[in-house]
Amino acid sequence: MTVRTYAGKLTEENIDETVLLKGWVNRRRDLGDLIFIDLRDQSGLIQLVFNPDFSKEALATAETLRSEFVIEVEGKIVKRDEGTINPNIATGKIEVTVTDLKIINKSKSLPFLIHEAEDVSEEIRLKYRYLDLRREELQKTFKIRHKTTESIRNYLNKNEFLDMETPILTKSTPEGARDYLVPSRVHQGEFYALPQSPQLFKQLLMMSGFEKYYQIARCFRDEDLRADRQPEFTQVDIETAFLTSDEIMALIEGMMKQIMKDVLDIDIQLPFKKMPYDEAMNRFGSDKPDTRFDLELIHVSDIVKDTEFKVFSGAVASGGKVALLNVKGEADNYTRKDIDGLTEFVADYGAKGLAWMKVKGNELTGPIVKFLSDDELTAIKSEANAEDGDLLLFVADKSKIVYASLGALRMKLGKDLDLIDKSKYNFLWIVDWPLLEYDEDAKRYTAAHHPFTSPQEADLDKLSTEPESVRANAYDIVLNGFELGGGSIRINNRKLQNEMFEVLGFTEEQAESQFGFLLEALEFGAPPHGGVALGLDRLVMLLADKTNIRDTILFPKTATATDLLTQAPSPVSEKQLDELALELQNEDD
RNA sequence: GGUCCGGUAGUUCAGUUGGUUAGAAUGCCAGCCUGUCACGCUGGAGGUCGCGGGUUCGAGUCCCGUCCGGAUCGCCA
Repeated sequence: MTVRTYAGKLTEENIDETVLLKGWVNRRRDLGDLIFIDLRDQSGLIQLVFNPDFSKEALATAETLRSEFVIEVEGKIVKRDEGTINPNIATGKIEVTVTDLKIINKSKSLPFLIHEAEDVSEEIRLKYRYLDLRREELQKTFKIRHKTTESIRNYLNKNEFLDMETPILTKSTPEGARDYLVPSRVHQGEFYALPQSPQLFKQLLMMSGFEKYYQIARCFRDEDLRADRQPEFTQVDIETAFLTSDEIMALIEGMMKQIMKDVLDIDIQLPFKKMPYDEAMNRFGSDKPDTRFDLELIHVSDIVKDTEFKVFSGAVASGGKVALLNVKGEADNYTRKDIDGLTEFVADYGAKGLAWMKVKGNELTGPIVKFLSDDELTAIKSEANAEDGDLLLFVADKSKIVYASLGALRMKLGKDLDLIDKSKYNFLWIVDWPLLEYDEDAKRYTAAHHPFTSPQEADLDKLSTEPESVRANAYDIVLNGFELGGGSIRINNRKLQNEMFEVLGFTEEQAESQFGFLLEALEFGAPPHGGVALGLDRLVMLLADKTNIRDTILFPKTATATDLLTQAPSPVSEKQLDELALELQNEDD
């Protein structure tokens, strides 16, 4: 009895061997009394040859084969004649002359062809995800995903981390993202929540004396989706006791270096650049800047704060700012209509307009030039380093809007003008984050990161007086404009944690009922601790060169959080609802 | 919750100003074919134009609503 071999592993060294292969019919080419089949298994493809000289029975059966039939063949590996070599497949120099063919299972006509699925709508592909996953491209992606987690586990295991599991049925907390809730049958009217992250549990593990924890953890957030956001996703969750933020960042850098080597065979340079949050916002208008290209923001608030042009001076006077992008050499390539398009684009980010100037020779031109003095124009030109042929695009608004709109416009122009060097992997730490931000709707401060993030020592005295200027011991890791993850040194004493809740507007009772278990744990010898969480799906997306997180998740959900394959979510029976003491509202309630 | 794009054979798409029987490619089915590798050739079947309503003599096409998919803003500690 011959043992099974794999298509993709066969080479010219196997010539004359008798082999047993199992797999799927990738394609059939029927020439009458000569049939070629490309057999596909997990390892790759190989061409099978059927003709009456090898076996009349096998040839007859081969005539009945169709796409995606599951077959088993026995035959001999032979060298292909010169001229019949197929350079497009790895095994193109050899083929299998089949003496025995068994059909293990048949297949109906497919909703789409596996090898043409790339062009098929995602809606159809997700409904038949198991067929889509047969594609080489997706097989490749999930092998990359495997290699990534393998590399991460190897690295962390080697560094004496323990792989630990935390609960999936947890306690709901109103801070942060919306929870997925799970009704309790035993405690009717009460709910578990699926974890948004294992945050509190990993902190408790530090208080349990496990100094190095990691978990490749599933997390759940009931928020609206995006191309890079799914309601359930996987994060590489890490927590350590006694390490400083610099030590944690160094640890993660080592891990990223290892991943890049193991998965892509790329050597990256350590350490990564560290950039303060304020610098990232001022230069790139983003807290996750893509530093593969320049086109940085240029600030002209000081120059125009007293100008006649009220759009500019007014923005500065009301606490906002004026900034611009100098789009080098593109003045003639952008018509009035093109700029109108860009204006519409920035409107999505709240910008009320997009002022522009073009440099013609030595002069600034455009409809707003007449409102600005010669000195102002000269100063702008010099500040922007504007030269003949440059296009200047201005936004004047509240700081938040200037950053958001110019940051987004920068990325759009970077893509449109092909400024991005795709071969680069620019890793970057964003540090010195604000601890808090003011929520206009809720009329209170909220944690910029999460409420367990520690303030920087130097800013501690400002926590109650100027909360907004307090910096956090937090760091985000950014790769090519994508936030891969972030972390912080946590608060490890109850007094400071209490203060934090106070600043966030929690009453003592609220803090106690929601986080009492943590506050108490902080009183029993909680070590200094901190960690990081990295988005695995997003990391794989970048490693596999995908633009969409769904491509890196086996069974992803649509933009409305449904699963087209299983049709989840779905209604449940009256009996199930009764057991949970739940009643559905009528639609008109 | 908002904005934008899309939905026509199994699939990918075309479909003129609203006008006869809605087309192409590919797939599928049948026949022929011994060196194909996107095999080729001949023939055939295949449509709730997402769904509902409206305008009209007449709607794939125009209008309203709705469902589904995608992008994005808000949201995502």
